[in-house]
Amino acid sequence: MATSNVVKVSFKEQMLQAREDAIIQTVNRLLAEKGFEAMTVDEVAADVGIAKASLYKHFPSKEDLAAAAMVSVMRRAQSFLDSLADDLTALEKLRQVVRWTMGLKLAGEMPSLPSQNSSLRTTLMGNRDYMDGLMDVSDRLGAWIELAQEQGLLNTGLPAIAVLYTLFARACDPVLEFLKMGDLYSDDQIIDMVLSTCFDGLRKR
Amino acid sequence: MATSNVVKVSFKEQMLQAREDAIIQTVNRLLAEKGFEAMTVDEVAADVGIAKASLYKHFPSKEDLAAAAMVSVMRRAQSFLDSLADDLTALEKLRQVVRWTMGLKLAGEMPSLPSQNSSLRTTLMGNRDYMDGLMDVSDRLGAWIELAQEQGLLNTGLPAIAVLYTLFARACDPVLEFLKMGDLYSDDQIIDMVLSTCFDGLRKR
DNA sequence: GTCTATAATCAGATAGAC
DNA sequence: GTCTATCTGATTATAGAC
Repeated sequence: MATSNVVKVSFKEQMLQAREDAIIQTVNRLLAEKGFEAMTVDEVAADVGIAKASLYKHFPSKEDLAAAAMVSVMRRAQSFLDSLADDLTALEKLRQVVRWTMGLKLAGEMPSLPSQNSSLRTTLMGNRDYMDGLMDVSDRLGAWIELAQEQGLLNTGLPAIAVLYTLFARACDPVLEFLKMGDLYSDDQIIDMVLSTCFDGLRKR
Repeated sequence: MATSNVVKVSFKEQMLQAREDAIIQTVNRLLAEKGFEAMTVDEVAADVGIAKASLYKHFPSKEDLAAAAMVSVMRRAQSFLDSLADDLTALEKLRQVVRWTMGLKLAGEMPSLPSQNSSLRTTLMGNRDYMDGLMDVSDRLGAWIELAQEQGLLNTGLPAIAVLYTLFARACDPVLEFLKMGDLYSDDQIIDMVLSTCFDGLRKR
C-alpha cells in the first residue's frame, strides 16, 4: 500500500511537472515571438492544448506565467555559466556568454521583456527564484569583468556596471532580428558581427 | 471680403495645426514612457485636454496617432542631419548623430517602437512620410558609413548595413535607462559611456 | 470639430460541474 | 485538475446632438 501510494503520487507529480514544462516552453516561445503584452493567455492555452482555466490552476496570473518562463531561462543561463571551461580567460568567458545569449535569441527562445512594462516588472522583482538567479549571474559576470579589466583585456575606462548592462543588452538587441530579416547572413555570421561590434567597436582598430 | 476670408481660414488652420502639434507631443512622450501597447487613447485625450472622439477626427486610429509621432521625430532627425557642419569627418558626423539620438531618448522624447509589434509596423510601412524619411536618413548615414570605411576610420570587416543597424539601435538601447535608474551618472556621462562602447568596443584598445 | 454617451470587442480571471 | 460557460473591466472606436 505504502509503496503503491508513493509510486502513484510520484507519477502524478511527474505528469504535472511535464505539463508545466510544456506550458513554460510555449510561453517562452510566444514571449520571444510577440512580447508580453501581445501574448494572450487564450493563445497559450490553445497552444498547450488545455483549457484556459486549467492554466490558472498552475499559475495565478499572466505575469506569473511569464515570470516562470524567465526563471527557466535564468536557470539555463546558470547552467551555461557552470559549463564554461576553467582554462578560458575571463574575457573569453564573457564572449562565450554573449554568444550563447544571442544564439538563444536567434533561435526564438529568449523571452523579450519590454523594459518599460510595469506589471511584469513588479511581479519579476517579487519573484525570489528570478531575483536570486539574476543576482547570481550578475555576480559571476561581474567578477569576470573586473578580472578582465585587471588583466588589461577590457576597457578600464568603463565602470563594471556599464559593461555588465552592455552585455545583458545583447539579449534583446534588435540588430539581430534586423539582420536576420535581411536574409543575407547566417545566424553564425550575424552573431559574429554583433559580437565584433560589441567587443571591438565600430571604429577601425 | 476675400482677404478677410483668407485670414480667417489661415487662423483656423493655424489653431488646428497647433492642436495637432500638442497631440503629437503628448503621444510622443507617452510612447517614450510606456510604449505603444501600454499607451491608451483615453490617456492621450485626457492629457491633451480634449475628448477622445475629437482625437479620432484628427487621426483615424491609434496606429496613425503613433505613426504621426514617429514622422515628427523623423523630421527632427532630418533637420539635425542638415545642421551638421560640413567640415566634420564622416565618422564624427556619425558620432554626433548617435549622441543626438541618445540625448533624445534620455530626455524622454524618443518613442519606443517594439520591433515585434505588427499592427503598428504595418501602419508605419504604409505611411509614405515615415518611409520617405527613413529612406532619406538611411541613405545619408549609409553614405557617411561607406566614406568612413574608405577613409579607414571605421571597421571595414563589417557590412555597412550592420553598422547602420547598430547605430539605429542606440535609439532604443536599454543600457541608457538602466544606467539612468542607478542614478550614479549624469546624462552626459551616460551618453559618453555608451558612445564609447558603441564606437570603441568593450575590449581594451 | 467638439462634446457626451455608448457600442463593440477583446482579454484576464473565475464559477461551478465533473 | 480539467473542462465549459461566464463575468468583469478595460480599450478602441463611433453615433449623434450642438
